[in-house]
Amino acid sequence: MSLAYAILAALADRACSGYDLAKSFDASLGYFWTATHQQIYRELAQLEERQWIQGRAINQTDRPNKTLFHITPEGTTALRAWITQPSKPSKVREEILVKLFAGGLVAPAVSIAELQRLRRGHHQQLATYRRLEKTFFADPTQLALGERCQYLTLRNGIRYEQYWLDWCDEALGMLAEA
Amino acid sequence: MSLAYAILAALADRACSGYDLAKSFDASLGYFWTATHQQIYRELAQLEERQWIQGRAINQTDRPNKTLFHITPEGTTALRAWITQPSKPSKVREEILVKLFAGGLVAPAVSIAELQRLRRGHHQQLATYRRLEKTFFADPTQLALGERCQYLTLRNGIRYEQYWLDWCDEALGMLAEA
DNA sequence: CAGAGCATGTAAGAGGTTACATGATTAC
DNA sequence: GTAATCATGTAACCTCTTACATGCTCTG
Repeated sequence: MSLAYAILAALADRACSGYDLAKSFDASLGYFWTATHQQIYRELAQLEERQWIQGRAINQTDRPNKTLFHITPEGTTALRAWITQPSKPSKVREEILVKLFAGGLVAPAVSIAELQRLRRGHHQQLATYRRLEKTFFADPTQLALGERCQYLTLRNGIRYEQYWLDWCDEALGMLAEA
Repeated sequence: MSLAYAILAALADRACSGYDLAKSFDASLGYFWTATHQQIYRELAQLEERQWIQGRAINQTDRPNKTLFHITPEGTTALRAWITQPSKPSKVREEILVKLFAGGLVAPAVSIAELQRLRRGHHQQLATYRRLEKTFFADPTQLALGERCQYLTLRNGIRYEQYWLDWCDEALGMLAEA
């Protein structure tokens, strides 16, 4: 059900085709909610049936035609109602921590190599986020409410990557001793 | 498939009944991998069929009987092989960030109240982790490899809660201005 | 002319959630 | 006697992932 609202949140920002949404879920929104294009197209069909969104066919000559989806007033109302409800605490699912939990079964070098891989990934993602911050949010004090909220989601991403980097360093330090 | 390995990781630590595992997935392991008791019992049946674990019936007079599951040598081998494989990057799913992303649609007070609720939750969880750290890992330099790895998963939890707390404070500060 | 990007789907299967169900013992 | 804890399951449903499928245009 949350995917429906994630799509509504994206469409509240701007009208999108299914393809556009799939790209959004590979970037921006996708930094904290993932979805494949198959999920998206299925959900779009259901949302349109419920009249929370409306599709408009766009004919294009240079590219394949597409359907642009707009959020309807009913959709906006539903999205507002959802936002106002208290959220359930999110469920963490970290495969790497399950592996580390049983790390006593393998040579430390195995865990160390994995932590280094992990560190590289988070380092890269942090660089991406910092670039986005510089480009789109150079002066955070000047942002309107909506932009400010979106900026805060980016700030969350930055802190998230930093937390992983710091932990990787701590873990690598502690495993190096063994 | 990962749930199977999470269960193996728990059983590698000590033999458990389904009920014990369900409790583990509410604590320790559950801090980074969640599962309901229904998932656990289903998976246990499959793991036993594959001979990665073995159940032993324990008759009890004061309580209902139970089945204690032990990991088999084949199970340990499979777990080791899984740990050695590189992990896929984990997928973040943060409902609260989706809501904040569309936070421009509601009054700031709505987002602020939600962030305060969130802050309280993470504050509490951090306190729980700190208590565990004091109780079970008073002297981290003395830990054997296996314990050291488990300690690092707890350290991850502590840093995770701290990251959320810090971000909540930043977000609350930025929304207070609006 | 090959590959990347645009654009949209179907289908099968794996994994996860929620509700229903039972029945004993122990602690307040 | 009421609630909590121990202990284990079935069934239905929803969600998510993976694979397969098509066909056009633009760029190098």
